Amino acid sequence: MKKNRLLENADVIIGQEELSESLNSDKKLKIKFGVDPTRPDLTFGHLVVFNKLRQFQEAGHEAILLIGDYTARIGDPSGRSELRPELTEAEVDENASTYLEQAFKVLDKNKTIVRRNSEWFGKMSFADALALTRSMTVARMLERDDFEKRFKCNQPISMVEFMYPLIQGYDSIILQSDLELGGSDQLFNMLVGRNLQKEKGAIPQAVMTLPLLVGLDGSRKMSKSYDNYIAFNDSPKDIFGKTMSISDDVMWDYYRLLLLKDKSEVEALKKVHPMESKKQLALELTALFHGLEQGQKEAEAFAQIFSRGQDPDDMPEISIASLQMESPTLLGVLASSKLFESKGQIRRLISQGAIKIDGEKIEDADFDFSKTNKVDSIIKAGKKIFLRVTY
RNA sequence: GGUAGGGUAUCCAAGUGGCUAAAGGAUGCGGACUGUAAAUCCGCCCGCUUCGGCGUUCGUCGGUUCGAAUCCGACCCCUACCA
Repeated sequence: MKKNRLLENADVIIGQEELSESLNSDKKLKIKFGVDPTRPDLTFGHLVVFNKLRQFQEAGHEAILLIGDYTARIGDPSGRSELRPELTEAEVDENASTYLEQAFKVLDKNKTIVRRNSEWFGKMSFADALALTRSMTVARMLERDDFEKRFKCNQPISMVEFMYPLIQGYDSIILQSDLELGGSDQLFNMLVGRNLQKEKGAIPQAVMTLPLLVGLDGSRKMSKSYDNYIAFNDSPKDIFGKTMSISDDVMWDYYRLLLLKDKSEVEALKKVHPMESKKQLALELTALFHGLEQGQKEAEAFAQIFSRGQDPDDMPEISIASLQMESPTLLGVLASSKLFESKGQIRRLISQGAIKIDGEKIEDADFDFSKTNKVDSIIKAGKKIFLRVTY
């Protein structure tokens, strides 16, 4: 990995001069990236930072993946003031282990140092915690964008949220990190770490923020709470399909941040028909997690279903005989398939002309399968849902 | 502790006795147009239904009433401001 690419894609770099110097020396740097195992999935939003961590790793630096198992139960205040469900220790552990499994799809497992902040916070005394709070003032805390905004708007800010940056900063002290990576919304927290280190007489870490990836809706940041994300654990089909549904405008960010394409590569892609570029993107992203072969398979399946309007090779199947219904109606059969939320939803789809049986639009919920003389049929609901029916 | 405001569907938010399964946004879903893009237009968006209805919802419990998200009481929770 070339050194100049290590700083690529960064949003903000604090302490850049020292960082550049260190990078030019042969010094092995400790690069910290922390994630809170609050939910079971890592998203492509995380991938942006994981990629950066991997780049450093490949350049011979020491990647430290910090699992915020202790902090996960506090909840990062970044963003809105939403109540987070309190997680039990078991849930956090569970999430932590799936996180690692997912993270190693990107990072080199053998070269990654994994730490958990319960290691030190689990045995920290209250007095020590209080001592930590001494290093911070309310005024400085209120400099943080989202705190300031909430304060001005009379929105609640809880004390525990004030603790969060300190906790994260303390992690940096323990880990003796030289550089901390994070999303743009983490800038403040990471700067606190820098300050705490200074105060303790340690060399302050450099801070690098990476842009927040725009989600599938094309406007808000990719986040689990907006349900606009692609997850590390998504099926090849989902990674491909979700990627194809993003808007053209954000595609280049995906290329740059997720696939680490450089400017000239992106420029070249912009000259191609956007749909072709997007297919390429979807293919590469799918391949990243599931291998090239699987990616090509999805590309082909996609072309088959959406470009040529044909039926997919694989789809769920339901046998009418096994349902043992007196009169197997369209509604009844679809309801039995478990592919829909409720019968109401199915009725809606039917009345809105979204259901086709063997290519023929059916708008009668009572359509009776026993009155046809076919051996099997394919039901298509909307654009994406297919169901093979055997009699 | 005092004062004021508040808790409505996935989210934001109107509604202050019947016409309210509850305005309006947003998200989402379906259809048209396309490139499963964006933009735009149209429709849907608590559950069940023999499509006549039925059942459950407006912080919780109880009450008033023919009838309550709307009134009363108690309780729980949230927020700000002043101590």
